[in-house]
Amino acid sequence: MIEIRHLKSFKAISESGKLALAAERVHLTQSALSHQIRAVEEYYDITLFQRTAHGLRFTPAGERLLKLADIVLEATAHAERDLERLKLDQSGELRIVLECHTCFDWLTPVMDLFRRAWPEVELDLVAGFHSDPWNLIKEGKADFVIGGLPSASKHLQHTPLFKFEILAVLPPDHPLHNKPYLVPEDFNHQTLITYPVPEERIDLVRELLAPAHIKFERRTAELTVAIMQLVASRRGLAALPSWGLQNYIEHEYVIGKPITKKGLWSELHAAGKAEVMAKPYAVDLVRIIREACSEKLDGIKLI
Amino acid sequence: MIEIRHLKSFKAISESGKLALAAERVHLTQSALSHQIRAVEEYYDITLFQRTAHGLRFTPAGERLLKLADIVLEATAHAERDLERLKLDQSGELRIVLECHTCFDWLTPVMDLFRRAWPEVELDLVAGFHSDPWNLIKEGKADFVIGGLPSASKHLQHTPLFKFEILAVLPPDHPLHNKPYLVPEDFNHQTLITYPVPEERIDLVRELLAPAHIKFERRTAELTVAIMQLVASRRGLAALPSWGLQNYIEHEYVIGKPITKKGLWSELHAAGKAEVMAKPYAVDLVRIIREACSEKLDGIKLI
DNA sequence: AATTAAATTGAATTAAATTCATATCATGAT
DNA sequence: ATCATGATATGAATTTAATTCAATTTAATT
Repeated sequence: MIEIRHLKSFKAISESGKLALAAERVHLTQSALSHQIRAVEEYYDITLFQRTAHGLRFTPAGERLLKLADIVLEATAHAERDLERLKLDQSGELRIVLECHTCFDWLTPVMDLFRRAWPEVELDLVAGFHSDPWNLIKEGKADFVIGGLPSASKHLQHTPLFKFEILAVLPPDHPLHNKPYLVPEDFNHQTLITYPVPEERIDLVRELLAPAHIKFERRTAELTVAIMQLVASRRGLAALPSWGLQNYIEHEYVIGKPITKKGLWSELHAAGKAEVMAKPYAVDLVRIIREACSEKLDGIKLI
Repeated sequence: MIEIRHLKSFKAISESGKLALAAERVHLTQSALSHQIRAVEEYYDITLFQRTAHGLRFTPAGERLLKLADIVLEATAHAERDLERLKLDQSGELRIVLECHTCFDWLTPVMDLFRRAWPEVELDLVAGFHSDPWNLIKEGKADFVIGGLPSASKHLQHTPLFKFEILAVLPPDHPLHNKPYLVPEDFNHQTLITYPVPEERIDLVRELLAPAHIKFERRTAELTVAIMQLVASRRGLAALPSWGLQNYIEHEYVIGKPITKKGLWSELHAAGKAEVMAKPYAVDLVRIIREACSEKLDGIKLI
């Protein structure tokens, strides 16, 4: 079969007219080229060159393959340039910050999937708790925030991930365990157990308790399992995304109740600088998160 | 370097999604394909496929090469079809007839040149003398006539070759040897030595002697060298194309004189059926005749 | 936990391309 | 005519590359 290497040889022959010169240009010996073109002639059983005393002249068939060479070599060079560009897109760094502590639950398997698809992208989790995770991007310490809708003043590009319901978490024998849903007043003078974040970042407080001027105590814990222990031992109530509770509810360690009749819903978004969010691997990370979460987490809605 | 064979493999992979299936389609083992695509990935240092449990998925870079494959394979297939067509044009048969006996002088080297350029074309000379050579084409016994302008009634396509001068041939000591040129009356009651063809095909007779009602004897000989011998031994005069005489004149065996003040000129044409004359090798034969003759024959003019 | 259906790997093999040394061929000069 | 020159062709030896073979690995499914 004809190969690109032959086409390159043809081009070189046409440009130099002589086998020996052409051979140099394609880093072969004159003999190699002679063998090579002869092999093509034999393959197609057609004369491609007229051998003269001054070098080679293309026959019409040779000219035809030369035309093919022009097309193919041009297309190949173009593809190779594109490949170089794609190589840049294929590698990079993505330092992820989570606004939402519970998200660790699903992020680990998602990161595994991502790493398999994008082995050249270095994926890191920025450790620790930050009062304003989006600011880490401005400071150059992170690239990709998973959390609520960032305020417009951050000038970050964001993509919605999904909606999820926040359930109140009560010990199974709590006095309110028969109510179909809780209302803000049910939290009056209760202890609220939360992750250690500012009050305004807790949806329940911001959306319901603060507007209704409900008074409550706060106690914090860093890990979901610690919060569960505190709730189960009746030290207070919590409000967590439904998916984070499932395991505990199934084992009747705690119970979950909707908050307000229509439930308390929150949204998760991915945010980052526009140029980062445009990277194909960032776009793909968003896709992977949405796909994996909608499959594995109960009770969420893609947005 | 990437080669067409790789592009074919990519195409097969994209169409079957699985290495093992694709391997069959390109007549390789699954392992060979695995090695092959890996080599391309390493050459460009970029991941082309995402390996999943169900087969291979193209990465954007892989997709790009797939697009290249479409272009290249399409162009290659097209070129190969054209090559098949050209192969038909490249081979054929050309049975040549000469109206003009002297033309043998230059035809042999021309045929050598032609055979080198068109090895697939079978070149034959139709032997014998024919009163109407163009008719041989109609009868399917010849393809290509070299001679004067064929009459329009033959419905043949013709291409002009060149003009040449017909010189009178005299023995060196002939009484007329001092005249700068001969006139028709000089042939009165002389013996004219010619090839064995009808009178109306002899330019001198048709153009000059018959119109002037000159009386002359005729004697024929088949070979140019025989005519020369007869002239040299004073058995008569001849009239031949200048190029045919050169050797004899140089050796002072005979002398050549223009006929009439402006000379007697004749033309040579190639004629054949339109479809034969259109064949690339027929076109090229015309070119070779014109080039070779204008270089080697003195005193002719291309037309 | 075992099975299956894929791809990968590395060594061995086979095939193909390339080189080396030399031959051939056509042309132009002596 | 013969010789030198500048070109391509040829064939055997070599080198390089592609392919196979025989395990391995991997991940999903039963």
